[in-house]
Amino acid sequence: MTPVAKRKMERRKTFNDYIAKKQLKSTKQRDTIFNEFFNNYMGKHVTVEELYEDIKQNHPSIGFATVYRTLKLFKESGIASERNFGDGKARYEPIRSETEHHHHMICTECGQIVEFANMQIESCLNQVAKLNEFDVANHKLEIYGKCPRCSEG
Amino acid sequence: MTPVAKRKMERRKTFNDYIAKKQLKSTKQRDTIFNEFFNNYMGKHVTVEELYEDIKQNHPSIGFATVYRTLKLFKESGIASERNFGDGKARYEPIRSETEHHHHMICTECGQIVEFANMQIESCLNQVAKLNEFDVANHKLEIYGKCPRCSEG
DNA sequence: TTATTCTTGATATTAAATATCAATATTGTA
DNA sequence: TACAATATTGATATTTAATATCAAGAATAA
Repeated sequence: MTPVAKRKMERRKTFNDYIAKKQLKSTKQRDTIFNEFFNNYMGKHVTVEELYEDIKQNHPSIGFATVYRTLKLFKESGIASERNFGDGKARYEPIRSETEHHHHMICTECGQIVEFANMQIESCLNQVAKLNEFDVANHKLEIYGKCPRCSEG
Repeated sequence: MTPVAKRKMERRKTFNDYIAKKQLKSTKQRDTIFNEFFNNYMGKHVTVEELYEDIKQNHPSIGFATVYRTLKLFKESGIASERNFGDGKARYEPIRSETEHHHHMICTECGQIVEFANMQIESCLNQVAKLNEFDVANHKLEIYGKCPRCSEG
């Protein structure tokens, strides 16, 4: 099995567990949305609207509200994270691993997004939280600026 | 002069310079909003609505749209920063110093916000940006979790 | 199969952000 | 000071994303 496939399977299990724990039901729509999201949007940052438009191609009967609610469910269950890059639209991203946190550099000119991870930042963060006796659930770090191409001019 | 008053004066100069550079006009409304914002909201995170309601007390003729536009102007001119803590409302905060960046820990239970600054994180950030040849304009870091009081239960 | 409970899709509602526009204020210049 | 040019204001309308509503339909457990 490829690493990607394995990852997807792990997320599937997490999601199924969540469904079971919360006494929710598993449905065809949720399956479809899960597959679309994890097959095509790993490492991407998709809006509800975008995912809905995409899914509509092959599954015209799935409604916007279902996509919206399902992405929220993905987030609640811990298999997706919600991002907000300042354009007023929530974006969702499949979570790659339980432990690895990564962050984003966003070009304010062209919108390009570069991901990065940095162990040292993570450990500083946790130290700060510990000092304040804060029980960390998650965190986000965003750097706004100009990418190499846009800062040339 | 108190440090607070000095800070306010510096921001005023920055704002006036911006106004001049962009060929905008200085108005009584902008003065009023500037004073209210810098006198009463240093270290706070105020929404447009909140600031508008506050200002209305003593200046009932100032409209919501003006407060909204003026806060945007403060942000553009670099004397205020916009924050978004996930409740769907933009919040504005007077900038304390040109150089010091601080960040936020937000309690997801009670909404309490703890500010912190960390030199090491700043330097890591700049290093990462440098590696990617990113020209940093600003950045934000938010930690979500439970404050000591809320994590007791 | 049935009863229960959850989900779905269409649509309506809400709320924040932003656009519009006529009336008014500010600014530079004579 | 008066004038012309330009920006601002306040009220209101519009847009848009997020969310609520609800009847009909689907999943689940007994």
